[in-house]
Amino acid sequence: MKRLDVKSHCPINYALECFGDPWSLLIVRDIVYFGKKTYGEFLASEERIATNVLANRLADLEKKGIIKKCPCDTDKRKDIYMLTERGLDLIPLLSEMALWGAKHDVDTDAPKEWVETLSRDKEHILPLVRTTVEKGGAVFMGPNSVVSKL
Amino acid sequence: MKRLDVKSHCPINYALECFGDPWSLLIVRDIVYFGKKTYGEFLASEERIATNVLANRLADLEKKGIIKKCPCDTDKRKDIYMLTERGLDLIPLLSEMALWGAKHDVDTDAPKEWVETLSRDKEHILPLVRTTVEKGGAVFMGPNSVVSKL
DNA sequence: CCGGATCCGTTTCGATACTG
DNA sequence: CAGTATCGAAACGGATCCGG
Repeated sequence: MKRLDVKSHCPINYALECFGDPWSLLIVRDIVYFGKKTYGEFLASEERIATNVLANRLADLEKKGIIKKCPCDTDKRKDIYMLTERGLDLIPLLSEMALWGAKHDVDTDAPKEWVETLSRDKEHILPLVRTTVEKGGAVFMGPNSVVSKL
Repeated sequence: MKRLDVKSHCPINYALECFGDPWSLLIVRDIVYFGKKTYGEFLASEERIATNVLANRLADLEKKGIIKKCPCDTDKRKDIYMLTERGLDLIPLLSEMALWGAKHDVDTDAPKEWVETLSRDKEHILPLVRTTVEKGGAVFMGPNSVVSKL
């Protein structure tokens, strides 16, 4: 994206450069909200990302230092993708996207309780999300999901 | 973007649907941070958006209820684009993008003072940004800029 | 002049098929 | 299962033209 090679002093530009495409944030979403970790799991998302596009975006995100790829220790064929520190720092941004969507998407079916809790108590919830995701958990899915602890 | 026509219960999807392209958020950024208001001002951005692309995105954003177009009262030839309530509600999201970028973009030149103040005191700054933008001001530019009031 | 609309060459993107 | 190759579709950039 050479568009933003021009330097400008607006601080949001770097985020735009990283996420001004439809797919990159989708992968981060899958990790944070649904605990997905492997190529195959990302591929199974509802949005039907194409195989080459997924491979591209995973490589991009890794190159940008947002995710890291580690060999899976239980299954040698698989790779595990996890958020780096830089990726974990995106959680507040994802949360604001979620709150905005929950408020303005007319036919949202976001869990009301989650949205209300999040907007009321960010200081408490965001660190909880972060530690959960760090350990391989997710917001909505799994036995250690954030929503199950509310 | 039919990709997200599939309904899913993840609350960030709507924001992704609205802003998963390189240009839409750029226009909102120009309004919030630089106080731009007219077609010509948006066109003059560093990123050199093409005329047809800009016209498309302005129409899209208006259709989504994020901006509204009003005739300019001082110059009958021009139109003024302003954020709607829905658009103003994007300010927290933009702020998180800014904070993330300021932290992780290696060669950012974001105003350090602004970033620190924002991260320390969101509860105070975000409403200030909102009222400023509502009145036609901006974060960085103009006599009533937010940074001039810190 | 300002705000677009239209056309067109080029690039990028993405769906599918295929491979190690 | 994790990707690559191919190829058609879509988006983009740039120039130009037009109405007010």
